[in-house]
Amino acid sequence: MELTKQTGKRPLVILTGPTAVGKSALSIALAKAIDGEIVSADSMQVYRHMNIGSAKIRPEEMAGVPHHLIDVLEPTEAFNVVVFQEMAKQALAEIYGRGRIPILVGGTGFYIQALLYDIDFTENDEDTALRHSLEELARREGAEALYERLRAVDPASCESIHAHNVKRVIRAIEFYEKTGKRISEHNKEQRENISPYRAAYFVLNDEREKIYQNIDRRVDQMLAQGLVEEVQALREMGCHKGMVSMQGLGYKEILSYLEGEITLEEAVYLIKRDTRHFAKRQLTWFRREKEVIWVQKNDIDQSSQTCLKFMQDFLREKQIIL
RNA sequence: AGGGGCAUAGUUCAAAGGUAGAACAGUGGUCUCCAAAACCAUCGAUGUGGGUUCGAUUCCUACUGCCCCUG
Repeated sequence: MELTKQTGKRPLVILTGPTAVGKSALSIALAKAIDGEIVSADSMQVYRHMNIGSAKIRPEEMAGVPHHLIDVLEPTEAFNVVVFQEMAKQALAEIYGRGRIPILVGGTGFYIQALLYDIDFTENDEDTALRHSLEELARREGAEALYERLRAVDPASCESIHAHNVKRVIRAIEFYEKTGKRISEHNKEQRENISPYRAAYFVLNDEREKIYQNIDRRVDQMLAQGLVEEVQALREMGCHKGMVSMQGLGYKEILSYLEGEITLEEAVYLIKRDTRHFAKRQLTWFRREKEVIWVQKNDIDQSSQTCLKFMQDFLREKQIIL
């Protein structure tokens, strides 16, 4: 315990969990309790004008708790883990400067990992020309041909990447071409990173069935709140399917509807289904992360009070907060 | 009530007198710059009772349920 304090690591509280489990509400209570500021780890809430579909917390719900990385990009701008990492580090520096505690809240496990273990992505910039030419190769000659190309330079990567997963095969080839190093080796190194933070990684969870019910209900609410109109407005702003922002759940499907490709009923079905799949994948991710602290929601008692107390006790006991 | 039709996986559909395929859902997993993305794996069914037959889930029959038409 003393040791962690002496290492001089800074505190970082993480609150995540599958979509629609109730992270936002709990995060506000937690921030108030420990005098924290919230940093969003969410790949869609960074975008302005995307409020309903991204289930973004409304200003009045923030209850005076400062939020970072929400509404900071236009939907036309690209966002990815590297941008996230930079912006999040910046936000943390500011929060520490104020002597407060950052609480990372959001459902994008990959982003959380990137920040928590300070994973190094900076060895090369993305090279869109190279990516496009590799995509072209996959289209013309097939995924297998692309895969063979990877095998030639980095056979170890072929062990862990499936041939059909063109996106990641491309990234692995790209990494080698740009750096002369194998991504399999790079990843192996990065996996050994020790977090520079004195962190508590809370994962809020609930019964699967309840999460799914929440998702269905929330999607219906989004429609009632005007999701279609929101997407229509984005469309009029020039947003289209190719954009990262328009790959968000609820956005791509409504866009298809507005373009006459599917009915509204089909769009709603797809949003619900794909959001369920997403929640499931999130859980798979968190299960695999080491050192996570599961916070089980239990609706028999007044859940948020119980969860809050559990987290506070944990933070004090482990001296994350002093 | 009378006539007709249909009963196959959670759902929508295949197939066949010799032990049933798929899609979607569900479940598990991968993930180190598109991650709300991309990808992999897997569970699971012939409504019930008789009969014909070497053998039926398939043919016959009764029952049950659902749908359509008539009244």
